[in-house]
Amino acid sequence: MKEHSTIDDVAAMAGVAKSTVSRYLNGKPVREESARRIQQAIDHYHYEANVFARLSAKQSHIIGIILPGFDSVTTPRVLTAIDKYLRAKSYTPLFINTEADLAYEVRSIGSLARMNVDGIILVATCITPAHEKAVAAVKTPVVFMGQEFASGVSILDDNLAAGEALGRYIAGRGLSRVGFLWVSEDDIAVGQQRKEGVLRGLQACGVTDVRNYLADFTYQTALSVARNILRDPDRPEVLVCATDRIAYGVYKAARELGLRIPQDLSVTGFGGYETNELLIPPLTTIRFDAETQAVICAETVLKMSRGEPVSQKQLIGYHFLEGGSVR
Amino acid sequence: MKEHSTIDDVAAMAGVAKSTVSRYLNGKPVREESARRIQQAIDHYHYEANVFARLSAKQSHIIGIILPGFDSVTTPRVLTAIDKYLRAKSYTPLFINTEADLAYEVRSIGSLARMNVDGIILVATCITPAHEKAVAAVKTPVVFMGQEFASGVSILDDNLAAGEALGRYIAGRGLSRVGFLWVSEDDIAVGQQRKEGVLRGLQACGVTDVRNYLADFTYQTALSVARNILRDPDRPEVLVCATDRIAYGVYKAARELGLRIPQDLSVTGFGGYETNELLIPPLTTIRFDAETQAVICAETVLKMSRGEPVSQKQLIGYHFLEGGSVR
DNA sequence: CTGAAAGCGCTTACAG
DNA sequence: CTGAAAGCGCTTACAG
Repeated sequence: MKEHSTIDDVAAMAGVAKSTVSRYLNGKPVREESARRIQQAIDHYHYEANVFARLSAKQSHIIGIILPGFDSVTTPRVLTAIDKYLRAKSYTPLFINTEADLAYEVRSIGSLARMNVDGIILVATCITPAHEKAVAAVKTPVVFMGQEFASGVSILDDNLAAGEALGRYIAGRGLSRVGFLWVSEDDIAVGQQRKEGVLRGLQACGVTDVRNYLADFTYQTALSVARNILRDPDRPEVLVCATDRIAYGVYKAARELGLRIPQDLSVTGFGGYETNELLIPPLTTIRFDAETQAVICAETVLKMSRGEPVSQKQLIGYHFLEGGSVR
Repeated sequence: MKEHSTIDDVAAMAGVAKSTVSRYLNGKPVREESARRIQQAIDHYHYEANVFARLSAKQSHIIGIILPGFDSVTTPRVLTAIDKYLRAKSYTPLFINTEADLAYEVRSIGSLARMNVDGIILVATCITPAHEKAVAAVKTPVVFMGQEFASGVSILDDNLAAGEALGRYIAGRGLSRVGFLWVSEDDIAVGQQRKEGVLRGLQACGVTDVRNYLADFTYQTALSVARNILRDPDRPEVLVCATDRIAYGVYKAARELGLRIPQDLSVTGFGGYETNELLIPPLTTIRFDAETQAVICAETVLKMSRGEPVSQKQLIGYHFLEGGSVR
């Protein structure tokens, strides 16, 4: 005896051809009497179709999601939201973790296309010409999340607007000596646009004394860079950090050196992590709505798979969260 | 022209049968000359096999991972480690997110088996009779992670030993009025065994004044329960929390009420989250090695899929992290 | 509305 | 070592 029942078992029990069962499963018209018998057989066998056996189907009902890692503050929220949305539409999500390996990311586009997925969501950190080539080479729709994809569809945080709001706020508090604790410009969305936004906001209010410090996305690097910055008596009045995590490094370094936030040093972040409320004082930061972004990505990729028109570029709004970390 | 090259294209170009290509791909003996020509064709087409087309293969080289959600402190670390291990062995991980829906969890065991996966790792929160039935009904090996599975293979934290160590430490600091801020006993590993361990440690040192308070895994609940506890002047000297997140709630409530940690109140956690170093004072807690657990799970399920013998139960060690939250 | 047949891309005995 | 054929579980034109 086979371990699992197949469409043949159901067909045999219902007394119809398996093609009829297939039609029934896919919501195509079937005589009422057949439907009844098929459903009976399905119930009897606890039958459920093997999603991966639809090799010759036009639609696989599978969406591939390429991500640079599971380990970040927003990724789990994004994945949860995408997963939920897709399952509600009876699509199966297929996650590919690239561990931020760009070459693997590019290859995954091809692999997923070959697996006949109906669409791909790529959570991007950096879009290279190789990405563009890979996307152009497949007919599978691809949406980029988090970074702008010039020759295709992308859904991203409105970093420019959010940064500008933050820049105006900082200037509005009378702070004029500003330090940017930022990530590399390789990251367009965060490394360039987010910073550009803050700069615009500052400049609009006449603040031009700006210094730049390079960090990366890790807490450790932020901590050690912050230590150096803060030891300098001529340090900036406010450290604008590219992410909350970087701001955490500043908090720690400030504490080590006996500097009080915000009296001796102001700090801001980007992220709006839940853990912020544990900080003393709470961090002033910008929060992007990851869930909305995720849902829009999923929605958009499904639309594309049906050939419906979609916007080239969609921007997700932000929330300004005023903590107590700016004097 | 087809969009993707298939095994037929490669076979044609190499001038061999596709069965020969298949053998080559699967590392079975092939004449050197054939191998050379096949590899050439593969390179030419950038061919890569479609993992999901191996419907009639004995081994699919796919491992299913059933998890209750992406959103927890340890899950991303666990997923990253499993993913990495499996890919290194050229297995494809297939993640099923159940959002803690036990019925869906049970059904997923069947779905994955039907998809012909070589093994299943189930990140468990609660094992029901339905789980046991589902596992018994499939020949696919299943390992449970995080909860003990009496009738099968499980890999879990050594909560009993870790709890005991913490209990002895607390008693050793001279604290005698203890409060447990815990989660429901529905969770055997955390709700029962972890607490049992602490109790043993305390009792071994003569501490018996113990009160119990019920919370859950969320920060919000912990916060509101902690507020009530701490308002009582007759409150415990130390709050032993089932997780770090719960301890965070206590920190917050203590701050609101003007209680100093550890002078006015001692607190401990379980978890060893990275964010702990931001707390003032750092939290005294127990850390389990999620990466080790993940790797052992993956290793074990692969062994089982090869029919090799494995232990029924494997316990992961712990690290005691002394912070400054115990007087 | 339905069945027989061919096909999706791969693997697996079975001869040779 | 290799090829022709059958098969995995499903879907899809194509007749009827």
